[in-house]
Amino acid sequence: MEDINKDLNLSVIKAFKLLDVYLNNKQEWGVRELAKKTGYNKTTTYRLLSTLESLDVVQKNDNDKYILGLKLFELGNLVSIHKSLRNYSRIPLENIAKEIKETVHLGVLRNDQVLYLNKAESPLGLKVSTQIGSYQEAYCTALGKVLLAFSSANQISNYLKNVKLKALTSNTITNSEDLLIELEQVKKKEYALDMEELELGLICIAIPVFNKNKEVIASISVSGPSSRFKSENIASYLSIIKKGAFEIEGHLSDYN
Amino acid sequence: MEDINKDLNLSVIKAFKLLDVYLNNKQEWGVRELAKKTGYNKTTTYRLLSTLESLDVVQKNDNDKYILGLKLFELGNLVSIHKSLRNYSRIPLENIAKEIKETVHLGVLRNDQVLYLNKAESPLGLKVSTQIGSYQEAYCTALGKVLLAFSSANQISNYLKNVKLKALTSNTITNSEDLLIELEQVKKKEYALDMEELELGLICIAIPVFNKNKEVIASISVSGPSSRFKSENIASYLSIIKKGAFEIEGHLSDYN
DNA sequence: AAACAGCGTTTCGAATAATGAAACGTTTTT
DNA sequence: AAAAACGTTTCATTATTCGAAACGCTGTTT
Repeated sequence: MEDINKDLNLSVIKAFKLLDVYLNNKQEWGVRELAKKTGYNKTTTYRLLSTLESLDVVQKNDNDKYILGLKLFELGNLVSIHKSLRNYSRIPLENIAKEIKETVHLGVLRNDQVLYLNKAESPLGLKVSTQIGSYQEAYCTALGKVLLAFSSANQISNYLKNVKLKALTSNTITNSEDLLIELEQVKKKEYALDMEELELGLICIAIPVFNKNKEVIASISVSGPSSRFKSENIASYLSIIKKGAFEIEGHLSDYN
Repeated sequence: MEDINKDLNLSVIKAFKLLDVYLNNKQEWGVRELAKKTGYNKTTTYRLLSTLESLDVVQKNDNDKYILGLKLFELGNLVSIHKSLRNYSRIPLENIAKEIKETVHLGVLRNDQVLYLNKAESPLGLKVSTQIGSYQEAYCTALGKVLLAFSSANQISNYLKNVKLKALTSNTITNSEDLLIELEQVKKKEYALDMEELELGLICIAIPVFNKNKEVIASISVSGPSSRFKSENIASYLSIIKKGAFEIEGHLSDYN
Protein backbone atom coordinates (compact mmCIF):
# COMPACT_ATOMS: atom_id res chain seq x y z
CA MET A 1 0.00 0.00 0.00
CA GLU A 2 2.20 2.73 1.32
CA ASP A 3 5.31 0.81 2.32
CA ILE A 4 8.13 0.97 -0.15
CA ASN A 5 11.32 -0.50 1.15
CA LYS A 6 10.67 -3.57 3.30
CA ASP A 7 8.32 -6.44 2.62
CA LEU A 8 6.17 -6.70 5.69
CA ASN A 9 3.43 -9.13 6.60
CA LEU A 10 0.41 -7.52 5.04
CA SER A 11 -2.12 -9.62 6.90
CA VAL A 12 -0.59 -8.67 10.21
CA ILE A 13 -0.74 -5.01 9.25
CA LYS A 14 -4.36 -5.39 8.24
CA ALA A 15 -5.18 -7.08 11.52
CA PHE A 16 -3.79 -4.20 13.52
CA LYS A 17 -5.38 -1.59 11.30
CA LEU A 18 -8.62 -3.28 12.16
CA LEU A 19 -7.86 -2.96 15.85
CA ASP A 20 -6.83 0.66 15.38
CA VAL A 21 -10.40 1.45 14.42
CA TYR A 22 -11.35 0.80 18.01
CA LEU A 23 -9.19 3.75 19.09
CA ASN A 24 -11.86 6.07 17.77
CA ASN A 25 -14.15 5.64 20.75
CA LYS A 26 -16.56 3.07 19.41
CA GLN A 27 -16.49 -0.14 21.37
CA GLU A 28 -18.40 -2.62 19.23
CA TRP A 29 -18.32 -3.23 15.50
CA GLY A 30 -20.02 -5.55 13.05
CA VAL A 31 -18.14 -7.25 10.21
CA ARG A 32 -19.57 -5.18 7.37
CA GLU A 33 -19.26 -2.02 9.41
CA LEU A 34 -15.56 -2.62 10.01
CA ALA A 35 -15.09 -3.61 6.38
CA LYS A 36 -16.56 -0.34 5.23
CA LYS A 37 -14.52 1.66 7.75
CA THR A 38 -11.22 0.04 6.78
CA GLY A 39 -11.91 -0.44 3.09
CA TYR A 40 -11.20 -4.15 3.33
CA ASN A 41 -13.29 -6.76 1.64
CA LYS A 42 -16.11 -8.15 3.73
CA THR A 43 -14.69 -11.67 3.58
CA THR A 44 -11.21 -10.52 4.47
CA THR A 45 -12.54 -8.58 7.42
CA TYR A 46 -14.53 -11.55 8.57
CA ARG A 47 -11.55 -13.85 8.35
CA LEU A 48 -9.29 -11.44 10.20
CA LEU A 49 -11.87 -11.07 12.95
CA SER A 50 -12.30 -14.83 13.18
CA THR A 51 -8.56 -15.21 13.49
CA LEU A 52 -8.35 -12.53 16.15
CA GLU A 53 -11.27 -14.08 17.96
CA SER A 54 -9.53 -17.46 18.06
CA LEU A 55 -6.64 -15.67 19.75
CA ASP A 56 -8.83 -13.84 22.29
CA VAL A 57 -7.69 -10.55 20.77
CA VAL A 58 -11.30 -9.71 20.01
CA GLN A 59 -14.48 -11.37 21.16
CA LYS A 60 -18.16 -11.21 20.41
CA ASN A 61 -20.45 -9.53 22.85
CA ASP A 62 -24.10 -10.31 23.51
CA ASN A 63 -25.20 -8.50 20.34
CA ASP A 64 -22.82 -10.60 18.23
CA LYS A 65 -20.71 -7.52 17.62
CA TYR A 66 -16.95 -7.68 17.90
CA ILE A 67 -15.27 -6.00 20.87
CA LEU A 68 -11.63 -5.93 21.96
CA GLY A 69 -10.64 -9.00 23.96
CA LEU A 70 -8.71 -9.79 27.07
CA LYS A 71 -5.53 -10.82 25.27
CA LEU A 72 -4.94 -7.14 24.59
CA PHE A 73 -5.55 -6.31 28.23
CA GLU A 74 -3.06 -8.99 29.18
CA LEU A 75 -0.38 -7.87 26.73
CA GLY A 76 -1.00 -4.20 27.44
CA ASN A 77 -0.20 -4.74 31.08
CA LEU A 78 3.15 -6.24 30.16
CA VAL A 79 4.39 -3.26 28.18
CA SER A 80 7.57 -2.48 30.01
CA ILE A 81 8.34 0.99 28.74
CA HIS A 82 7.01 3.39 31.31
CA LYS A 83 5.74 0.47 33.35
CA SER A 84 7.76 1.54 36.38
CA LEU A 85 6.66 5.10 35.82
CA ARG A 86 3.05 3.99 35.95
CA ASN A 87 3.56 1.85 39.03
CA TYR A 88 5.48 4.36 41.04
CA SER A 89 3.18 7.22 40.16
CA ARG A 90 -0.05 5.65 41.32
CA ILE A 91 0.12 6.48 45.00
CA PRO A 92 1.66 9.96 44.63
CA LEU A 93 -0.98 10.88 42.04
CA GLU A 94 -3.72 9.78 44.35
CA ASN A 95 -2.32 11.72 47.24
CA ILE A 96 -2.27 14.84 45.10
CA ALA A 97 -5.82 14.25 43.91
CA LYS A 98 -7.01 13.76 47.44
CA GLU A 99 -5.31 16.89 48.70
CA ILE A 100 -6.20 19.23 45.84
CA LYS A 101 -9.52 17.57 44.96
CA GLU A 102 -8.87 17.85 41.25
CA THR A 103 -7.97 15.25 38.63
CA VAL A 104 -4.23 14.53 38.33
CA HIS A 105 -2.48 13.15 35.24
CA LEU A 106 0.92 11.76 34.43
CA GLY A 107 1.95 11.93 30.78
CA VAL A 108 4.87 11.55 28.41
CA LEU A 109 5.56 12.90 24.94
CA ARG A 110 5.03 10.49 22.08
CA ASN A 111 4.71 11.23 18.39
CA ASP A 112 4.55 14.92 19.22
CA GLN A 113 1.54 14.33 21.39
CA VAL A 114 0.89 13.81 25.08
CA LEU A 115 0.28 10.19 26.01
CA TYR A 116 -1.62 9.80 29.29
CA LEU A 117 0.09 7.07 31.28
CA ASN A 118 -1.76 7.36 34.56
CA LYS A 119 -4.35 9.40 36.39
CA ALA A 120 -6.09 9.92 39.71
CA GLU A 121 -9.50 11.46 39.47
CA SER A 122 -10.98 14.24 41.54
CA PRO A 123 -13.32 13.04 44.26
CA LEU A 124 -15.81 15.73 43.25
CA GLY A 125 -18.71 15.30 40.87
CA LEU A 126 -17.61 17.96 38.39
CA LYS A 127 -14.23 16.80 37.25
CA VAL A 128 -11.92 16.15 34.34
CA SER A 129 -11.94 12.56 33.12
CA THR A 130 -9.57 11.17 30.51
CA GLN A 131 -8.80 7.79 29.00
CA ILE A 132 -5.45 6.30 30.03
CA GLY A 133 -3.54 5.38 26.88
CA SER A 134 -5.14 8.14 24.85
CA TYR A 135 -3.47 11.16 23.30
CA GLN A 136 -3.90 14.90 23.36
CA GLU A 137 -2.26 17.78 21.49
CA ALA A 138 0.83 19.08 23.25
CA TYR A 139 0.72 22.78 22.40
CA CYS A 140 -2.56 23.47 24.17
CA THR A 141 -2.11 21.38 27.31
CA ALA A 142 -0.08 22.10 30.43
CA LEU A 143 1.42 18.60 30.34
CA GLY A 144 2.41 19.05 26.72
CA LYS A 145 3.96 22.45 27.23
CA VAL A 146 6.14 21.16 30.06
CA LEU A 147 7.27 18.16 28.02
CA LEU A 148 7.99 20.30 24.98
CA ALA A 149 9.74 22.99 27.01
CA PHE A 150 12.27 20.48 28.30
CA SER A 151 12.87 18.86 24.92
CA SER A 152 16.03 19.60 22.95
CA ALA A 153 16.12 22.76 20.82
CA ASN A 154 16.15 20.48 17.79
CA GLN A 155 13.03 18.62 18.81
CA ILE A 156 11.24 21.84 19.62
CA SER A 157 12.00 23.43 16.27
CA ASN A 158 10.95 20.23 14.51
CA TYR A 159 7.74 20.25 16.48
CA LEU A 160 7.02 23.85 15.64
CA LYS A 161 7.69 23.11 11.99
CA ASN A 162 5.26 20.20 11.80
CA VAL A 163 2.44 21.09 14.16
CA LYS A 164 -0.73 22.82 13.10
CA LEU A 165 -1.67 25.21 15.89
CA LYS A 166 -5.41 24.97 15.56
CA ALA A 167 -7.42 27.34 17.74
CA LEU A 168 -9.53 25.16 20.03
CA THR A 169 -10.67 28.11 22.11
CA SER A 170 -10.05 31.84 21.90
CA ASN A 171 -7.14 31.33 24.32
CA THR A 172 -5.25 28.73 22.28
CA ILE A 173 -1.76 29.80 21.24
CA THR A 174 -1.87 29.64 17.47
CA ASN A 175 1.39 31.36 16.64
CA SER A 176 4.74 29.53 16.55
CA GLU A 177 6.71 32.48 17.91
CA ASP A 178 4.31 32.94 20.80
CA LEU A 179 4.50 29.24 21.59
CA LEU A 180 8.29 29.29 21.56
CA ILE A 181 8.34 32.22 23.99
CA GLU A 182 5.81 30.41 26.17
CA LEU A 183 7.98 27.27 26.19
CA GLU A 184 11.03 29.29 27.24
CA GLN A 185 8.99 30.76 30.10
CA VAL A 186 7.82 27.29 31.10
CA LYS A 187 11.36 25.96 31.17
CA LYS A 188 12.54 28.88 33.30
CA LYS A 189 9.67 28.72 35.78
CA GLU A 190 9.53 24.92 35.75
CA TYR A 191 5.78 24.81 35.45
CA ALA A 192 3.15 25.36 32.77
CA LEU A 193 -0.39 26.63 32.80
CA ASP A 194 -3.19 25.85 30.42
CA MET A 195 -5.67 28.68 30.78
CA GLU A 196 -8.64 27.32 28.85
CA GLU A 197 -6.47 26.77 25.78
CA LEU A 198 -7.75 23.27 25.05
CA GLU A 199 -11.32 23.60 26.25
CA LEU A 200 -13.38 26.46 27.59
CA GLY A 201 -13.68 26.35 31.36
CA LEU A 202 -10.78 23.92 31.75
CA ILE A 203 -7.60 24.98 33.53
CA CYS A 204 -4.45 22.91 34.15
CA ILE A 205 -1.13 23.26 35.92
CA ALA A 206 1.77 20.95 35.14
CA ILE A 207 5.32 20.40 36.35
CA PRO A 208 8.16 18.20 35.12
CA VAL A 209 9.35 14.88 36.57
CA PHE A 210 13.12 14.50 36.36
CA ASN A 211 15.28 11.39 36.32
CA LYS A 212 18.61 11.20 38.13
CA ASN A 213 20.35 12.80 35.13
CA LYS A 214 18.09 15.81 35.42
CA GLU A 215 16.32 14.89 32.19
CA VAL A 216 12.55 15.34 32.07
CA ILE A 217 10.95 11.92 31.62
CA ALA A 218 7.34 12.79 32.36
CA SER A 219 5.02 15.51 33.52
CA ILE A 220 2.31 15.73 36.16
CA SER A 221 -0.72 17.96 35.84
CA VAL A 222 -3.72 19.02 37.87
CA SER A 223 -6.87 19.83 35.89
CA GLY A 224 -10.14 21.31 36.93
CA PRO A 225 -12.93 23.73 36.11
CA SER A 226 -11.97 27.39 35.95
CA SER A 227 -14.58 28.12 38.60
CA ARG A 228 -12.45 26.33 41.17
CA PHE A 229 -9.02 27.57 40.05
CA LYS A 230 -8.10 30.76 41.87
CA SER A 231 -4.77 32.40 41.14
CA GLU A 232 -3.97 32.51 44.85
CA ASN A 233 -4.10 28.69 44.93
CA ILE A 234 -1.47 28.13 42.28
CA ALA A 235 1.50 28.38 44.63
CA SER A 236 0.07 25.87 47.08
CA TYR A 237 -1.00 23.54 44.25
CA LEU A 238 2.52 23.66 42.85
CA SER A 239 4.10 22.72 46.14
CA ILE A 240 1.70 19.79 46.54
CA ILE A 241 2.37 18.51 43.04
CA LYS A 242 6.10 18.92 43.50
CA LYS A 243 5.96 16.80 46.61
CA GLY A 244 4.35 14.06 44.52
CA ALA A 245 6.85 14.42 41.72
CA PHE A 246 9.65 14.17 44.24
CA GLU A 247 8.28 10.88 45.53
CA ILE A 248 8.16 9.45 42.03
CA GLU A 249 11.68 10.64 41.28
CA GLY A 250 12.89 8.93 44.44
CA HIS A 251 11.35 5.62 43.48
CA LEU A 252 12.75 5.78 39.97
CA SER A 253 16.31 6.43 41.11
CA ASP A 254 16.05 3.38 43.36
CA TYR A 255 15.84 1.25 40.25
CA ASN A 256 17.66 2.86 37.37
CA MET B 1 -1.03 -26.45 11.93
CA GLU B 2 -3.59 -27.46 14.50
CA ASP B 3 -6.71 -25.72 13.25
CA ILE B 4 -9.04 -28.00 11.37
CA ASN B 5 -12.34 -26.37 10.56
CA LYS B 6 -11.87 -22.71 9.67
CA ASP B 7 -9.21 -21.17 7.50
CA LEU B 8 -7.68 -18.45 9.59
CA ASN B 9 -4.95 -15.95 8.84
CA LEU B 10 -1.85 -17.92 9.65
CA SER B 11 0.46 -14.91 9.68
CA VAL B 12 -1.73 -13.13 12.16
CA ILE B 13 -1.75 -16.18 14.38
CA LYS B 14 2.01 -16.38 14.17
CA ALA B 15 2.35 -12.71 15.05
CA PHE B 16 0.34 -13.14 18.23
CA LYS B 17 2.09 -16.36 19.14
CA LEU B 18 5.27 -14.32 19.04
CA LEU B 19 3.75 -11.79 21.41
CA ASP B 20 2.51 -14.57 23.66
CA VAL B 21 6.11 -15.49 24.36
CA TYR B 22 6.40 -12.26 26.27
CA LEU B 23 3.82 -13.52 28.77
CA ASN B 24 6.47 -15.78 30.23
CA ASN B 25 8.16 -13.01 32.18
CA LYS B 26 11.02 -12.17 29.87
CA GLN B 27 10.88 -8.60 28.62
CA GLU B 28 13.36 -8.48 25.77
CA TRP B 29 14.06 -10.95 22.97
CA GLY B 30 16.40 -11.19 20.01
CA VAL B 31 15.28 -12.44 16.62
CA ARG B 32 17.03 -15.81 16.73
CA GLU B 33 16.03 -16.27 20.33
CA LEU B 34 12.35 -15.77 19.54
CA ALA B 35 12.69 -17.97 16.45
CA LYS B 36 14.05 -20.81 18.54
CA LYS B 37 11.37 -20.34 21.21
CA THR B 38 8.49 -20.35 18.75
CA GLY B 39 9.93 -22.81 16.23
CA TYR B 40 9.50 -20.30 13.41
CA ASN B 41 12.13 -19.71 10.79
CA LYS B 42 14.60 -16.98 11.56
CA THR B 43 13.58 -14.97 8.51
CA THR B 44 9.89 -15.35 9.25
CA THR B 45 10.44 -14.21 12.81
CA TYR B 46 12.45 -11.25 11.63
CA ARG B 47 9.79 -10.21 9.17
CA LEU B 48 7.01 -10.55 11.71
CA LEU B 49 8.96 -8.45 14.18
CA SER B 50 9.68 -5.83 11.53
CA THR B 51 6.01 -5.69 10.74
CA LEU B 52 5.03 -5.39 14.38
CA GLU B 53 7.68 -2.76 14.88
CA SER B 54 6.27 -0.67 12.04
CA LEU B 55 2.96 -0.78 13.89
CA ASP B 56 4.44 0.17 17.30
CA VAL B 57 3.33 -3.18 18.63
CA VAL B 58 6.93 -3.98 19.47
CA GLN B 59 9.95 -1.74 19.54
CA LYS B 60 13.68 -2.11 19.89
CA ASN B 61 15.31 -1.12 23.13
CA ASP B 62 18.81 0.22 23.64
CA ASN B 63 20.33 -3.25 23.25
CA ASP B 64 18.60 -3.74 19.90
CA LYS B 65 16.37 -6.35 21.47
CA TYR B 66 12.67 -6.37 20.80
CA ILE B 67 10.30 -5.35 23.59
CA LEU B 68 6.53 -4.89 23.64
CA GLY B 69 5.46 -1.49 22.32
CA LEU B 70 3.06 1.22 23.31
CA LYS B 71 0.37 0.21 20.81
CA LEU B 72 -0.39 -2.72 23.07
CA PHE B 73 -0.58 -0.42 26.07
CA GLU B 74 -2.94 1.80 24.14
CA LEU B 75 -5.19 -1.02 22.95
CA GLY B 76 -5.05 -2.79 26.29
CA ASN B 77 -6.50 0.25 27.99
CA LEU B 78 -9.46 0.19 25.63
CA VAL B 79 -10.56 -3.34 26.44
CA SER B 80 -14.08 -2.78 27.59
CA ILE B 81 -14.90 -6.08 29.21
CA HIS B 82 -14.28 -5.65 32.90
CA LYS B 83 -13.21 -2.08 32.27
CA SER B 84 -15.92 -0.76 34.56
CA LEU B 85 -15.05 -3.43 37.08
CA ARG B 86 -11.46 -2.22 37.07
CA ASN B 87 -12.42 1.43 37.32
CA TYR B 88 -14.95 1.08 40.08
CA SER B 89 -12.77 -1.24 42.11
CA ARG B 90 -9.74 1.00 42.34
CA ILE B 91 -10.77 3.18 45.25
CA PRO B 92 -12.48 0.45 47.28
CA LEU B 93 -9.43 -1.81 46.87
CA GLU B 94 -7.16 0.91 48.07
CA ASN B 95 -9.31 1.65 51.05
CA ILE B 96 -9.17 -2.00 52.03
CA ALA B 97 -5.40 -2.12 51.55
CA LYS B 98 -4.96 0.96 53.67
CA GLU B 99 -7.14 -0.35 56.46
CA ILE B 100 -5.85 -3.92 56.59
CA LYS B 101 -2.30 -3.10 55.45
CA GLU B 102 -2.17 -6.12 53.17
CA THR B 103 -2.26 -6.45 49.39
CA VAL B 104 -5.76 -6.62 47.91
CA HIS B 105 -6.70 -8.21 44.57
CA LEU B 106 -9.72 -8.26 42.32
CA GLY B 107 -9.95 -11.20 39.95
CA VAL B 108 -12.24 -13.05 37.58
CA LEU B 109 -12.29 -16.59 36.27
CA ARG B 110 -10.96 -17.10 32.79
CA ASN B 111 -9.90 -20.29 31.06
CA ASP B 112 -10.21 -22.11 34.37
CA GLN B 113 -7.71 -19.72 35.92
CA VAL B 114 -7.85 -16.56 37.97
CA LEU B 115 -7.16 -13.42 35.98
CA TYR B 116 -5.98 -10.52 38.13
CA LEU B 117 -7.87 -7.42 37.01
CA ASN B 118 -6.78 -4.97 39.67
CA LYS B 119 -4.80 -4.66 42.86
CA ALA B 120 -3.87 -2.36 45.71
CA GLU B 121 -0.63 -3.19 47.42
CA SER B 122 0.13 -3.31 51.09
CA PRO B 123 1.92 -0.22 52.40
CA LEU B 124 4.36 -2.48 54.27
CA GLY B 125 7.73 -3.65 53.04
CA LEU B 126 6.99 -7.37 53.22
CA LYS B 127 4.02 -7.83 50.94
CA VAL B 128 2.44 -9.83 48.17
CA SER B 129 3.01 -8.37 44.71
CA THR B 130 1.37 -9.63 41.55
CA GLN B 131 1.22 -8.63 37.92
CA ILE B 132 -2.13 -7.24 36.76
CA GLY B 133 -3.25 -9.20 33.71
CA SER B 134 -1.47 -12.35 34.81
CA TYR B 135 -3.01 -15.67 35.75
CA GLN B 136 -2.89 -18.05 38.67
CA GLU B 137 -4.30 -21.52 39.29
CA ALA B 138 -7.80 -21.40 40.75
CA TYR B 139 -7.81 -24.46 43.01
CA CYS B 140 -5.06 -23.24 45.31
CA THR B 141 -6.02 -19.56 45.66
CA ALA B 142 -8.73 -17.95 47.73
CA LEU B 143 -9.89 -15.87 44.76
CA GLY B 144 -10.10 -18.98 42.60
CA LYS B 145 -11.99 -21.00 45.16
CA VAL B 146 -14.61 -18.28 45.54
CA LEU B 147 -15.03 -17.94 41.78
CA LEU B 148 -15.23 -21.72 41.31
CA ALA B 149 -17.61 -22.16 44.23
CA PHE B 150 -20.14 -19.83 42.67
CA SER B 151 -19.87 -21.34 39.20
CA SER B 152 -22.57 -23.67 37.87
CA ALA B 153 -22.45 -27.33 38.85
CA ASN B 154 -21.64 -28.09 35.23
CA GLN B 155 -18.68 -25.74 35.13
CA ILE B 156 -17.36 -27.08 38.41
CA SER B 157 -17.51 -30.70 37.31
CA ASN B 158 -15.83 -29.79 34.04
CA TYR B 159 -13.14 -27.98 35.95
CA LEU B 160 -12.55 -30.90 38.26
CA LYS B 161 -12.35 -33.21 35.26
CA ASN B 162 -9.72 -31.17 33.46
CA VAL B 163 -7.56 -29.67 36.18
CA LYS B 164 -4.38 -31.25 37.46
CA LEU B 165 -4.28 -30.65 41.20
CA LYS B 166 -0.53 -30.31 41.57
CA ALA B 167 0.76 -30.03 45.12
CA LEU B 168 2.48 -26.66 45.38
CA THR B 169 2.92 -26.92 49.12
CA SER B 170 2.05 -29.60 51.65
CA ASN B 171 -1.27 -27.78 52.22
CA THR B 172 -2.46 -27.82 48.61
CA ILE B 173 -5.71 -29.65 48.02
CA THR B 174 -4.78 -32.37 45.55
CA ASN B 175 -7.90 -34.48 45.65
CA SER B 176 -10.99 -33.72 43.54
CA GLU B 177 -13.45 -34.86 46.20
CA ASP B 178 -11.77 -32.74 48.86
CA LEU B 179 -11.84 -29.75 46.57
CA LEU B 180 -15.51 -30.22 45.80
CA ILE B 181 -16.33 -30.34 49.52
CA GLU B 182 -14.21 -27.25 50.06
CA LEU B 183 -16.07 -25.42 47.29
CA GLU B 184 -19.41 -26.29 48.84
CA GLN B 185 -18.18 -24.92 52.14
CA VAL B 186 -16.99 -21.75 50.43
CA LYS B 187 -20.33 -21.22 48.77
CA LYS B 188 -22.16 -21.70 52.04
CA LYS B 189 -19.88 -19.42 54.07
CA GLU B 190 -19.44 -16.91 51.26
CA TYR B 191 -15.70 -16.64 51.74
CA ALA B 192 -12.63 -18.70 50.98
CA LEU B 193 -9.30 -19.12 52.68
CA ASP B 194 -5.98 -20.07 51.16
CA MET B 195 -3.87 -21.39 54.01
CA GLU B 196 -0.46 -21.60 52.37
CA GLU B 197 -1.86 -23.79 49.60
CA LEU B 198 -0.18 -21.88 46.78
CA GLU B 199 3.00 -20.80 48.49
CA LEU B 200 4.48 -21.45 51.91
CA GLY B 201 3.97 -18.56 54.28
CA LEU B 202 1.25 -16.98 52.12
CA ILE B 203 -2.31 -16.72 53.37
CA CYS B 204 -5.34 -15.23 51.57
CA ILE B 205 -8.98 -14.51 52.29
CA ALA B 206 -11.45 -13.89 49.48
CA ILE B 207 -15.11 -13.02 49.11
CA PRO B 208 -17.44 -12.80 46.11
CA VAL B 209 -18.63 -9.66 44.32
CA PHE B 210 -22.22 -9.97 43.14
CA ASN B 211 -24.05 -8.20 40.33
CA LYS B 212 -27.64 -7.07 40.65
CA ASN B 213 -28.84 -10.54 39.60
CA LYS B 214 -26.95 -12.08 42.51
CA GLU B 215 -24.46 -13.68 40.11
CA VAL B 216 -20.81 -13.67 41.15
CA ILE B 217 -18.89 -11.58 38.65
CA ALA B 218 -15.60 -11.19 40.49
CA SER B 219 -13.82 -11.86 43.73
CA ILE B 220 -11.77 -9.74 46.12
CA SER B 221 -8.93 -11.12 48.20
CA VAL B 222 -6.54 -9.97 50.88
CA SER B 223 -3.12 -11.64 50.87
CA GLY B 224 -0.27 -11.47 53.31
CA PRO B 225 2.43 -13.38 55.15
CA SER B 226 1.23 -16.04 57.59
CA SER B 227 3.15 -14.24 60.34
CA ARG B 228 0.65 -11.39 60.19
CA PHE B 229 -2.53 -13.41 59.72
CA LYS B 230 -4.07 -14.27 63.07
CA SER B 231 -7.29 -16.26 63.16
CA GLU B 232 -8.89 -13.66 65.42
CA ASN B 233 -8.46 -11.06 62.64
CA ILE B 234 -10.41 -12.95 60.00
CA ALA B 235 -13.82 -11.71 61.08
CA SER B 236 -12.75 -8.06 61.02
CA TYR B 237 -10.93 -8.52 57.72
CA LEU B 238 -14.06 -10.03 56.22
CA SER B 239 -16.22 -7.14 57.29
CA ILE B 240 -13.74 -4.64 55.83
CA ILE B 241 -13.53 -6.49 52.52
CA LYS B 242 -17.29 -6.82 52.38
CA LYS B 243 -17.66 -3.09 52.78
CA GLY B 244 -15.42 -2.65 49.73
CA ALA B 245 -17.28 -5.27 47.72
CA PHE B 246 -20.52 -3.53 48.56
CA GLU B 247 -19.19 -0.23 47.20
CA ILE B 248 -18.20 -1.89 43.94
CA GLU B 249 -21.56 -3.61 43.64
CA GLY B 250 -23.27 -0.27 44.11
CA HIS B 251 -21.29 1.37 41.36
CA LEU B 252 -21.91 -1.49 38.95
CA SER B 253 -25.66 -1.44 39.43
CA ASP B 254 -25.66 2.27 38.63
CA TYR B 255 -24.61 1.37 35.11
CA ASN B 256 -25.90 -2.05 34.14
C1' DA C 1 -47.78 -14.24 3.12
C1' DA C 2 -44.44 -13.20 0.15
C1' DA C 3 -40.69 -10.46 -1.15
C1' DC C 4 -36.96 -7.93 0.34
C1' DA C 5 -32.88 -6.26 2.65
C1' DG C 6 -29.67 -6.78 6.03
C1' DC C 7 -26.57 -9.58 8.61
C1' DG C 8 -22.58 -13.05 9.43
C1' DT C 9 -20.73 -16.96 7.16
C1' DT C 10 -18.93 -20.50 3.59
C1' DT C 11 -17.12 -21.93 -0.88
C1' DC C 12 -13.47 -22.37 -4.42
C1' DG C 13 -10.48 -21.17 -8.25
C1' DA C 14 -7.33 -17.39 -9.27
C1' DA C 15 -3.94 -14.27 -7.67
C1' DT C 16 -0.73 -13.00 -4.50
C1' DA C 17 1.96 -12.81 -0.62
C1' DA C 18 4.58 -15.55 2.79
C1' DT C 19 8.33 -18.65 2.99
C1' DG C 20 13.23 -20.35 4.09
C1' DA C 21 18.03 -21.64 2.49
C1' DA C 22 21.76 -19.26 1.50
C1' DA C 23 24.58 -15.28 1.52
C1' DC C 24 25.78 -10.61 3.52
C1' DG C 25 27.78 -7.26 6.56
C1' DT C 26 28.68 -6.32 11.51
C1' DT C 27 29.78 -7.12 16.01
C1' DT C 28 31.34 -10.15 19.77
C1' DT C 29 33.82 -14.01 21.36
C1' DT C 30 37.57 -17.22 21.14
C1' DA D 1 43.46 -13.46 13.31
C1' DA D 2 39.85 -16.64 13.03
C1' DA D 3 35.43 -18.04 14.27
C1' DA D 4 30.91 -17.64 15.94
C1' DA D 5 26.71 -15.10 16.52
C1' DC D 6 23.94 -11.49 15.45
C1' DG D 7 20.33 -9.00 12.49
C1' DT D 8 19.32 -8.42 7.73
C1' DT D 9 18.55 -9.12 2.50
C1' DT D 10 17.78 -11.87 -1.62
C1' DC D 11 14.90 -14.66 -4.73
C1' DA D 12 12.74 -18.73 -6.68
C1' DT D 13 9.27 -21.91 -4.89
C1' DT D 14 5.15 -22.83 -2.59
C1' DA D 15 1.48 -22.21 0.31
C1' DT D 16 -1.87 -18.94 1.65
C1' DT D 17 -4.67 -15.10 1.28
C1' DC D 18 -8.17 -13.15 -1.58
C1' DG D 19 -12.91 -11.84 -3.18
C1' DA D 20 -17.23 -12.63 -6.01
C1' DA D 21 -20.88 -15.18 -5.52
C1' DA D 22 -23.94 -17.96 -2.97
C1' DC D 23 -25.86 -19.39 1.59
C1' DG D 24 -28.83 -19.42 5.61
C1' DC D 25 -30.75 -16.65 8.83
C1' DT D 26 -33.42 -12.65 10.94
C1' DG D 27 -36.16 -8.75 10.80
C1' DT D 28 -38.68 -5.45 8.00
C1' DT D 29 -41.52 -3.96 4.15
C1' DT D 30 -44.78 -4.67 0.68
